[in-house]
Amino acid sequence: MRETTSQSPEEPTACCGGKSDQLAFQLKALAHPARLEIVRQLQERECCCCGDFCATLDLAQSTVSQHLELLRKAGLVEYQPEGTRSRYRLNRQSFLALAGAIGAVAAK
Amino acid sequence: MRETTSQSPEEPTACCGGKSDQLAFQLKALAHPARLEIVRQLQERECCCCGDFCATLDLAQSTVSQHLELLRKAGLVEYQPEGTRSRYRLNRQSFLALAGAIGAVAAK
DNA sequence: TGCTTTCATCGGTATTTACCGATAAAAGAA
DNA sequence: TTCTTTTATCGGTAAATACCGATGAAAGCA
Repeated sequence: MRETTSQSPEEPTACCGGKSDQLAFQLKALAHPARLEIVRQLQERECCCCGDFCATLDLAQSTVSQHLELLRKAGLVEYQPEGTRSRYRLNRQSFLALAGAIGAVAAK
Repeated sequence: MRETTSQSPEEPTACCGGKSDQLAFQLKALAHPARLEIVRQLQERECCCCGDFCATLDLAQSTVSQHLELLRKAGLVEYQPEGTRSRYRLNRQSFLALAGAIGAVAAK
């Protein structure tokens, strides 16, 4: 267990353009109230471990861990094992890029 | 059939904050390759009807119509029945707002 | 008045997702 | 070493989503 931080969907779903799928994957990773809450918490605390989210979220620890894994796979959070716990923090660049992609749609 | 354009999730899923759910709902609406493709097409063509997307997407007409309904419910596209067809166009403001919300996460 | 086009909605199936409890793995403390 | 803490992973179930074909409703045309 405990592999290092990965990015991108590991199985590209083979549908439309890979770029489109990557974007869809990131959006999907963000498109859940619990995961949004995790992100919000990371905005304020900079660095949290799984237990911190469990204290907040009213979900089983295994469920929280799975939400974190998704965010991690999407490249939206970074992950660093530290002793017996795992530290998570935002990948702000990913959020910037994502915001850029969405904002570009609005551009005339 | 053919009600007028609506916004927001009609059943708020009763989970976390309503604002969070609204955001999650919009993100989810966008988080699908076919719906991203629809949006992309609307970027270039300004105004398309259902059949235009069907020609592009290699999905059944009923499926495309359902994707459009989702985008509409999320407030990401606007909809205007016109004779026997339905005209869809981007709601650019929604995209701006969405980009803002995501970009705000990155803000230190 | 039919006939055609365009689209939305319905009913159903298959896949995916969300969630849980139980368990395993690693690290640290006693 | 054994016990505890912390987290990831597994196996399973329930709910949501994606998709299709068939059907229905409007509007326009012949």
